[in-house]
Amino acid sequence: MAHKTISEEAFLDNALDMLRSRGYQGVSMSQLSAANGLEKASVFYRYPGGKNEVVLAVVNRVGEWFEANVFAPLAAENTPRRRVALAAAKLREFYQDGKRSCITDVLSIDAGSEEIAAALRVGLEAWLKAFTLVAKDSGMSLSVARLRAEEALARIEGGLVLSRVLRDAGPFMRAIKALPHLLTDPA
Amino acid sequence: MAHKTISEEAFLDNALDMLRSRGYQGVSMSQLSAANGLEKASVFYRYPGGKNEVVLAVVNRVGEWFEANVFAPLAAENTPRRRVALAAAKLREFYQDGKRSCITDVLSIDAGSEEIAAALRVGLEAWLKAFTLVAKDSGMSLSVARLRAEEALARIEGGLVLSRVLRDAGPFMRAIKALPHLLTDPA
DNA sequence: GTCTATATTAAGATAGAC
DNA sequence: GTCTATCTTAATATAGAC
Repeated sequence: MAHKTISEEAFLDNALDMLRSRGYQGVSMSQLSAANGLEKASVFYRYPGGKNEVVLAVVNRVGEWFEANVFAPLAAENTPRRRVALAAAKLREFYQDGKRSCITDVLSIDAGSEEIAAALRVGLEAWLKAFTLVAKDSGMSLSVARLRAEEALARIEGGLVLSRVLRDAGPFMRAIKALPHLLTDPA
Repeated sequence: MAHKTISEEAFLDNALDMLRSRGYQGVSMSQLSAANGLEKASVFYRYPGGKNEVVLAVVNRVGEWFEANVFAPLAAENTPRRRVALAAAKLREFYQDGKRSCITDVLSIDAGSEEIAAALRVGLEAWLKAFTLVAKDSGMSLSVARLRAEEALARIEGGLVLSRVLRDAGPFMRAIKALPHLLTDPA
């Protein structure tokens, strides 16, 4: 066939893979088009705003995935322990046991635009809020729950950095294992 | 004056500032030369290997700074508490209370070369080793000390990510405050 | 909606004058 | 050791055919 096409979902999934491993400046419109079997002009037709618009679409898609797969289970009707276990399993899936980077970490370096930086901030705040909720439901005060949420999230983000640099899944996996204690054991 | 010059130290300090805020791909040889009052050709004369060589020099300089200012105090003749307090103060200085990113985090995204990735790995392992030593000297077993070192380092790295994205010094500062407990309180 | 073709700018990199 | 000048490649981006 002369004309190729690819679903928006598949395009954004491929873009996410490229962005989280090479960063905003490390991915070009040429690479995005080539990796998806399109010409550059076709990508500009889909995303007239260029790379900035592609990245925003990727960030929004990731945000929706987290909302459905991580934040929703954390807020669902269930015991705090089970809610955390479900979220932990999804986090392991998204980060492939520590082999993939956090898109928020990666894109917050030279974010490209203030709009992207704002979207990353909103997403991280939603994550903190979801962690805080389950910690509060485990019997902690709001202030303690918020600190535990921050600690848990920092360990995940830091664990991903360590796992990437050391090429060792250990740090990320131990951060995931620490989640039940951090988020459901009061004091 | 027609010919300008700048010390290698000042050049690398400026390069570090640029790299940690924009990443490897976000900094060009043109920008490096302009920011230091030189022409591109002069930078290529100093670093014939191009950007890869500049970045390696930056990483080595940072490694030496950490050796002298963070790892050495952690291994010095002193109480574990004081050793940690000294290192913590230097970390706050290097990361400007969370306002600056970790060069290891930033450069490990699309590192540029395997040589750079290896240098980052060696530096992070030295950091883990220094944290492990002081934890062991506080009465922990080697395995517990190593886990505490990893936890402390992950919280710092994660705290830097959170502080950068949220534009709030809090997460990094709380990671620093947690160091004495994590590294010197056995079990 | 995708294609070919092209314009423009900036990147990495080198030659040779001073 | 730094400069000016230049080369080559790749980036963002757009026009117009199909």
